[in-house]
Amino acid sequence: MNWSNKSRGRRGYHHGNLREALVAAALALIGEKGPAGFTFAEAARRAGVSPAAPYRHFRDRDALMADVAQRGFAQFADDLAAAWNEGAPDPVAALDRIGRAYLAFAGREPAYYVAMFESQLPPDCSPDLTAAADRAFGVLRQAAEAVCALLPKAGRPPASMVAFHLWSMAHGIASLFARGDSGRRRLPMPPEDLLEAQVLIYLDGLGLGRG
Amino acid sequence: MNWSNKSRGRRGYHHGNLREALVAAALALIGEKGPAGFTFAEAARRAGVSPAAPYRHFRDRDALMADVAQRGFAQFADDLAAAWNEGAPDPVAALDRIGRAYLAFAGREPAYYVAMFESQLPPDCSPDLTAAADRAFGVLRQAAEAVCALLPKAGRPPASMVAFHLWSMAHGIASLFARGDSGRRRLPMPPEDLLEAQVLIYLDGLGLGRG
DNA sequence: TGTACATCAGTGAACGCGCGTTCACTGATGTAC
DNA sequence: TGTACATCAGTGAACGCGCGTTCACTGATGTAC
Repeated sequence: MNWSNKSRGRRGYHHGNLREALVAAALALIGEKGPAGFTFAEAARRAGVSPAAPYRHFRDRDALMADVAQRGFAQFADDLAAAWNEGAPDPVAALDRIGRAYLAFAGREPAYYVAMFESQLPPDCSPDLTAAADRAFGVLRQAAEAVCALLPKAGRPPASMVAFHLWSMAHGIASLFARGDSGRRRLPMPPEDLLEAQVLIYLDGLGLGRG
Repeated sequence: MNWSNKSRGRRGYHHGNLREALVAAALALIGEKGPAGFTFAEAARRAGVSPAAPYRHFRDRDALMADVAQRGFAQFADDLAAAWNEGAPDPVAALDRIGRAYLAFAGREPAYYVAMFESQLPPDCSPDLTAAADRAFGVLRQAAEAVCALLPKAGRPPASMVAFHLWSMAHGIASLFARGDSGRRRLPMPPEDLLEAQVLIYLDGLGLGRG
C-alpha cells in the first residue's frame, strides 16, 4: 500500500483531486476579481497544473462556471432549508430565519452569489444547475405556503406570488446592500434588520397581525 | 462655412463626436455580451477609429464604464422623476408609476442596468457617478416621504427605511425577472403586476388601507 | 481677407502579455490472469 | 504474488488571437494679427 503518495497534499504526476481544486480556484478568483476575472488558465495555475489539464474535467470555461453556480445553489438551498427547519416553531419566526440565512449567504459567499446570479450563464445551461436553483426556490415556496395557510381561506393570495415576493425582497436587499464584496450604498441599519422590518410589514399587509 | 464636412456622418481625419460614439459602442457591446464582453479596442473599432484614439477621451476602460454607468443613472433618475410627477394625483398612484418605470428601464436598457448595478466598479469611482445615483435614489426617497405623510404621525415609520424597502422590492424583481437580456426564471405573471401587488400589500402593512 | 501658428484629435505601427485550445506524449493506476 | 496491459490524468510546447498601451507622427481646426 503506497500511502506515501496519499499522505502528501500534492502527488507527483496525478493531482488526485483536480476537479475540486479547479472549482476552489475559480471561486477564489471570482471572489477576488469578479465573474470576468476568472480564467481557465489561471485556475489551472492556482491548482498547480498545466493549462491543458482542466480540459480533462470541464468542456470549457462556461462548464466550470456552471459547476460553481450549481454548487452555490446547492449550498444555498441547504442553508435556506436548515433555516426554515420545517417552519418550527411557527412560520413567521422560521421565515425570519430564512431571510437572515439569505443575507448571510450573500455576505459570506460573494463569489458563489455572483456566479449564481450575475454570471450571465445561459438560463438552461445545465439541468443540474436548474435543479439546484429550483430546490433553493422550493424552500421559499414552502415557506410561502405555510404563511398563506395561516390566513383565512377567503381572499388568501396565491402562495406562488407570495414566494416570488419573498424572494425579491431578500434578493433586492442582498444585491444592493449585503454583498460581501462591496455594498453599493451605505445603510443606516444592518441589512438583516432592514429585511426583517420589510417582511413584517409585508406580512402585516397580508393580514397577519404583528406578534 | 464648410458644411461639406458637417453634413457627412463621418469626417475625414477628425471623428467629430468620438466620445459619444465610444459610449454608444460600449453600450451596444455590454448589451450584446455582458459587462465583460466590452473592450476598449472593440469600442474603437466600432466607432471606426484606431485603437489609440479612445485614450484622447478616457483614461482607461474603467473610466468609460463609469461614464456609461453615470449616464444610465442620469436617465434612470429622469425616468423615475417623470413617473413620480410630483406625486400627482396621489402618492400611491404615483408610486405605482415609479415601479413600472423602474421595471421598464431594466427591460428597455439592460446594458445600462448592468453597467449601473453589476459592473463591479469601485463604489466611489467618480463623484459624478455617485451624484447621478443619489439623484435616482432621491426620487424613491421623495416618494417614501409622501407616502409616510399619509400615515398618522404616531407610529409613522422612518421615510428612509421605507425608501430602502421600495428600492429593494423594485430592484429585486427587476434583477430576477425583468432584465431585458434574459430573465432568470419564468414568471406566471407580468413583473409589473408582481411588483404592483407587492407594493400594495406592503403599503397595506404600513397602515394605508387598500383603494 | 489672408496668413502663421498653436492646439487638438486623430493615425498606424509596435510591444509584451495572457488567454484558449490542440497535440502527441508519458507517467501513474488499477485490473485480469 | 507477480506481471502485462488498458485506461486515465497529467505534461509541455506550440499556435493564433486580441487586448491594452505607448510612441512619434500628422492632418484638421480655430484664432491672433
